[in-house]
Amino acid sequence: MTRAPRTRRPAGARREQILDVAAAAFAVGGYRGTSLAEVASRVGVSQPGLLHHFPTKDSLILAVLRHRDLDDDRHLEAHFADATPTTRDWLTAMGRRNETQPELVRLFTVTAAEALAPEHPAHEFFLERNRRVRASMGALVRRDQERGVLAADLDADQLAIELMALMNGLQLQWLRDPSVDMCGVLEARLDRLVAGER
Amino acid sequence: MTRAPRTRRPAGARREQILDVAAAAFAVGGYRGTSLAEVASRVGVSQPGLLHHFPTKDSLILAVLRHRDLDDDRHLEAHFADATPTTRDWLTAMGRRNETQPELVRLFTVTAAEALAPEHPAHEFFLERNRRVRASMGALVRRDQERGVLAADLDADQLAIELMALMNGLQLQWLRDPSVDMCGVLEARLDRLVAGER
DNA sequence: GTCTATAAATCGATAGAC
DNA sequence: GTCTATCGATTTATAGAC
Repeated sequence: MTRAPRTRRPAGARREQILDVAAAAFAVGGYRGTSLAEVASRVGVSQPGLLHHFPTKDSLILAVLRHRDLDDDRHLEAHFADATPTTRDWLTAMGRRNETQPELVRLFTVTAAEALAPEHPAHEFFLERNRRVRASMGALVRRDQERGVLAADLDADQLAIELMALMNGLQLQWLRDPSVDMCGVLEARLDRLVAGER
Repeated sequence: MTRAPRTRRPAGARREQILDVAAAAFAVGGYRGTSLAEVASRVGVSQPGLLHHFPTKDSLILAVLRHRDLDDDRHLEAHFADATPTTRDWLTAMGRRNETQPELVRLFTVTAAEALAPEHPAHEFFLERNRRVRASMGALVRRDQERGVLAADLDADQLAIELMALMNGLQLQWLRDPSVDMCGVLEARLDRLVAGER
């Protein structure tokens, strides 16, 4: 029962590989439209072989979502290091990064809509994620207001919801039609918002 | 071969009933998460009995989407009769109407994301619908600009994309959390847009 | 850690009687 | 127009050998 503090292994390359392959598959078919056999085949293992690393399909998609979410958070926070970016800079950076990885955007767009169903394995995940993103976006707006970057008479919570909606809606249109200038529309809105024009 | 011009029948109450029940089911589970057996059971008919009215599952969901889409178009156009509403009035009316029928909003939100997959039966439907809505929204904006309701220096096509994105994104958040004031956020944005404030 | 074999359930669709 | 019966394919998950 006594255990020496083991060095935490990188959980094995297999596990990482499965998460990558599964992310690509779920991004297209969502949870319901993706079979374990399909993921296993692309990984190069049998379907029970896949279930050795993730005991159920539910655990697999949750691991994929959490992994990608953490990865993205880390990237954006590293991008700004210790700086305190404005709402505009934060969202601009997020948009530019998203434009380079349509697969990630698609994973979250497809799965988030699917997960509106209460019995969906990622239903609670998206509820919690939504609350978290909304809160941090509201905090960004309020900080801008205190610094005089954004007008003080704006409702910070309403604006946070509006900007999240804009991001998500632009992503959907961009995924459907890649000729949509996602970043252009986003930045045009942000510029006018900061300028207090319209 | 000669046919007297037959009076177009209402296609039977059964058909309408099936479309209603199927819309409710697809709104929750999308195409992939809804079985014909489930729809048939709620209609009160056997699964082959259901397939008598719609020969395939694909034909059923397409019929549901087209039916609801036409219905909604007709309602909105009737609401404004022969008037030429502004972009703001049009979107406000759309938002208010949507707020009264979450099931319809959910049907299109869930199915649209699912249909990003090229092999989805409604993939082309949403491609075409997206083009159509974007074009008519752009036309609304341009008309407002000609009438001096909206600033002439705005890019009409960009603004059309932004407003569509805002609508879709707000719907997603509102479906996930009904406490989100979808119409409040939308109308706040529209008011400031028309006022040319920010 | 990975496999084969298989259980157990569900799915869309068809055949054919009434 | 609706049914029963059924086909054939697919799905998640388990048992158990190696």
